[in-house]
Amino acid sequence: MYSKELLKGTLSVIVLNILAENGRMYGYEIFQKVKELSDGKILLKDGSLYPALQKMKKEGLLTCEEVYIGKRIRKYYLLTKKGKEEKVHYLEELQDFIATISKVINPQLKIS
Amino acid sequence: MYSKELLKGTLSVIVLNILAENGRMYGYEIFQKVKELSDGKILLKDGSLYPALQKMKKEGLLTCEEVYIGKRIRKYYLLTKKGKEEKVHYLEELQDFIATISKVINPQLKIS
DNA sequence: AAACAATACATCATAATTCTATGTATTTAA
DNA sequence: TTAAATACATAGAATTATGATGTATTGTTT
Repeated sequence: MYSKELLKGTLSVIVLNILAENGRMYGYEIFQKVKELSDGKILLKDGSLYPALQKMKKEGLLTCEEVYIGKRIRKYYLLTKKGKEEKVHYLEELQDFIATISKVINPQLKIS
Repeated sequence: MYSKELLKGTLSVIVLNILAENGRMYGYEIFQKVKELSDGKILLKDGSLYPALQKMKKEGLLTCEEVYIGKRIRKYYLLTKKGKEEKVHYLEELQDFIATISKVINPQLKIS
């Protein structure tokens, strides 16, 4: 697993992009999708994911639909308009950051 | 500037790689080099950099040579053997992380 | 039937890291 | 002579994810 700190600042971007790709999803489903796409390398903790979803809902990035599956509740989250807009910003920022840090760390790649 | 959290976990890798490239450097010089290589996008704060250097010294990743320039002190840092080894690990971890998060966030790139 | 794993949510104290603010002091440029 | 740049440092605040813990249902294995 990765140094725990590397993931910091990326949870929101991950959730926004996963939801943008897959439409409405519930927490556990997001956990599984991220696990699958990362080949088991990024395992979101429930102690991180559920509070993050709540926070993003409060910020108006997500809305929530509660559905009962038998006796068990599921909270489906989906992007709001604001969430879709912010997703673009977050993604650009992350990609820019990755490009920049690559330049800082691999200056030998100056040539290409 | 980037969301402050994105940089988390990357400070050590940055310092290790900058020192590996440039040999011995002092704090302010590292700040300038990172600023230059990142086109002003990554501005290490002295409140982050100096404590980080001290911590890495404590961990045995760096050694320090104090030099007086006139009346002003300069603390040159350089990689230890352990620092050189850890640099490789840190770098691999970061590159793996970047590759993984790119996969999670850009699943449309499945094809290539 | 019982036991265990997986599903599905949640909260809270803790840890880890960086930032802001603040401080000191020298050197260089305007 | 005044401001900016150089060069270090510390301490409290902020942010965020983790670990521990809790509840409860559903599916699988023995």
